[in-house]
Amino acid sequence: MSDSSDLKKAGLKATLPRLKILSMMEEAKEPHMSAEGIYKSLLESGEEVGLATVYRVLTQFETAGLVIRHNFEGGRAVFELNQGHHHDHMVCVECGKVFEFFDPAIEARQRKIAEKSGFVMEEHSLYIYGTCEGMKKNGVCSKKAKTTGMA
Amino acid sequence: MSDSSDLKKAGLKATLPRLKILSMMEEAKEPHMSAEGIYKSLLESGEEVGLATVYRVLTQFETAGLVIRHNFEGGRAVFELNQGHHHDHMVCVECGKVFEFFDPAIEARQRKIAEKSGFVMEEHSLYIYGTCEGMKKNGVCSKKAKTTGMA
DNA sequence: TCCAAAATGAGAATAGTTATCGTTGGCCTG
DNA sequence: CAGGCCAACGATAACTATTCTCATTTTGGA
Repeated sequence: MSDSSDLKKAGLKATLPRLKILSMMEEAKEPHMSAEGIYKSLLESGEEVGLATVYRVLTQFETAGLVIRHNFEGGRAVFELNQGHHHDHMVCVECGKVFEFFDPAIEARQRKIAEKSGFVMEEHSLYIYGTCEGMKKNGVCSKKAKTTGMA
Repeated sequence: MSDSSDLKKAGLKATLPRLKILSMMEEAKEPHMSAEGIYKSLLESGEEVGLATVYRVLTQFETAGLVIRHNFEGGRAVFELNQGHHHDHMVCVECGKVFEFFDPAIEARQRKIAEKSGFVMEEHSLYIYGTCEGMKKNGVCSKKAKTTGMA
């Protein structure tokens, strides 16, 4: 179980649900999880946490800077622990896999563009959507594609 | 009213609702509109088009390449006419205003990054969120804060 | 003009998320 | 270490954006 001082430092009371959610995210193999996914994983581990609480806590974590929320296509939000180092994402539209990358040149250009138009940049989001290597090689990716055969 | 040949060329029957929606988007001063916003604008113009139809038609337009869908933060989707020239967006988190920009260097880097990881890029989305000039100067932007004023 | 196929409109249904509200529990005080 | 305040919790209702269903209407070709 995660240390309660992490929460305290973030200005949040160290409640049981918060600790459970935080440590579950730290231990999960998949770093990008939906609220629903976190909720279900907790249930499977025998941890009783309400779905509303998961949403509430994730929003608090986001505000506190502990996690980062990504709004993927289709209105799905996923969360990942804030590891301190910013990065962007490549998402496979076939299997849903998420790859991370960081490009200093792009970062610099973005700052410059914002600056040039008198914009105070707070954050940015960059997603590259496409099909990952597995798709190219085998016609399918690691997970399952849409079973319909048609794209 | 927009020309029905635009629709025909896109492989879509030239129905009344489609023509109305297309011409409304062409004439609107705000190029980034939500489905709801388009629906309401049509109502105000005395045009009777069902909300479901607006959603359906916008999705068809997107598939046909006539419009581009943007998934902004908070699960809000907005649409804009596809003017042919790709560009990215800066969104003011205070007033909701949307600015467009295009940076060849960023585009090139993205292609390179995808390529390097064996990714076949289909599309990408880049949004810079921040506060626009009006905010810095006057403490408020053109519109009002709080109400996520997206058409 | 006539007809089959496609599109529409109204409203029901769905998914994801947020709000409500009575109950529980963290943690500060003494 | 107990008492109590107030924030946090859980269950569920409500909400928002979008999609689905299906009876009715429209389109475009013969």
